[in-house]
Amino acid sequence: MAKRVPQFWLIKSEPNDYSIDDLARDGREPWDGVRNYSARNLMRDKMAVGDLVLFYHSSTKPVGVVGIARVASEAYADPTQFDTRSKYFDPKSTADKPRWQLVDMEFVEKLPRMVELDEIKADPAFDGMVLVTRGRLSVQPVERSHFAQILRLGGSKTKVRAR
DNA sequence: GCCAACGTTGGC
DNA sequence: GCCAACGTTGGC
Repeated sequence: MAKRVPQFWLIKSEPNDYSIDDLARDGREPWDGVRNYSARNLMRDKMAVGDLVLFYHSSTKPVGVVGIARVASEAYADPTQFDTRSKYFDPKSTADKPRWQLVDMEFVEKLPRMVELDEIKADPAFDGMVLVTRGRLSVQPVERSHFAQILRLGGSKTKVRAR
């Protein structure tokens, strides 16, 4: 089998809901509640264990990248879609044909310094980044160079694997 | 398969 | 709280 090139991602979370500190405490967390087909497809088809992920805080002040996570599992059915008491319950989803998939995320690092959206927008190094152009996706791909630049600005100690 | 209506996201 | 952008739904 051909060796896969590592890929890079960004996930959003409202810190009131689930923050980087929550992930630091939990260590590992099923990334449930994603109810957007393109986001699901990325998790199901494109992510692989070991891929690095930027952790972004949305709907807060200020917004921006606050940490690094790592994909820690293959995709599997999101259990919240079957839970009638969950706000993520989906009546159209069945055990045979689950509609929503997720992966587990594992804590890697909280950035020494948050990288704010303002900075990202202002820096030409980030031209073309999905976060800037089609910002609403809650799971999105990140180019290697953009990922590396975030790590630099955030003072990260995380090492990006060589190709 | 089009597209209008509607719902959600998320920055400001 | 506003509203623009965008995704989803459903009638035709």
